Amino acid sequence: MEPVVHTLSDNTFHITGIGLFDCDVVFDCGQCFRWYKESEYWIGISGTNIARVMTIDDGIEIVCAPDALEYWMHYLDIEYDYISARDALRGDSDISTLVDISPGIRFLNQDFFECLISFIISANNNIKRIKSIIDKICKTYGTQIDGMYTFPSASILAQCTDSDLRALGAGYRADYIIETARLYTDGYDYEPLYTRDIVAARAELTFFKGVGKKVADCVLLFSLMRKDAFPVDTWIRKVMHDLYDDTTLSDSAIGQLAQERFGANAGLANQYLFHINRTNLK
DNA sequence: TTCCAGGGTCCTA
DNA sequence: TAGGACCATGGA
Repeated sequence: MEPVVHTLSDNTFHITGIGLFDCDVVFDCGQCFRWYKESEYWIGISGTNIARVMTIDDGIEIVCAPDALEYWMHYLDIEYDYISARDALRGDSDISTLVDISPGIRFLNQDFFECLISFIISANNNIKRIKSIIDKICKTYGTQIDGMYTFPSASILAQCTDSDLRALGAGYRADYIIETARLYTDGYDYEPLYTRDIVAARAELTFFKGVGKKVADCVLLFSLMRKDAFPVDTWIRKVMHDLYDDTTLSDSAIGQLAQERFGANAGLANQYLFHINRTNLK
């Protein structure tokens, strides 16, 4: 089934034929930190584009500038066949029930640099506080557009001092943000990461300061469409230890087991395990 | 007061 | 290569 775009007005579109897109889950499951809900719409900004998104039958309603629709189609990962991916996961006895509990989980293709910095901030942190720190950084160093703030450019963050970012709550991650921004502005090209072997892609990202295997996998999964990535955080570690009845499994071993078991759908399996357990929906 | 959070770095054995 | 101390901060 192919996505179908219905134009309702000059800035309102319905996209159908994509199965369930559960906005309440997609925008609040820990993959992004800057979307908020107002009435029935979720509102977000990426680059200089602003969109309002709402779940409808078999798809979404999106309100945005008409020339930004293609941008948002990519950002919202409309072209990916989640219906087939979910069907594949239903063949796994431990995941099948989770798919039915929350079938509308999907991924976003976020801006690479924003995603990279956001997950550096996520290290040993909680989602509420991550959102707070990113919000302060955007309000301090971003540009205001229609009441919202852009994510600051790498060149702006590269000029910050350690104390600048510590004052916004970044703590010891301030230096990681600055060093990563400086390296990025030197001319980093992330395009090869779309197709590179997952192990090599992960290793390359860990070259950035403050980026380990877990953060690298988050960036690959949440901004570069790498659905074979499997981030291992504290929640996933607990779930996998429980699943395999082995609390001695290392993070590397967990990642290896996930790759072998879920393959190209490892990321989606990861998100089901993370979301269902974190929100205690079992 | 202690533990914990979508962990990473650095040092040591 | 593996394990452990340390790192900021605020909510539970």
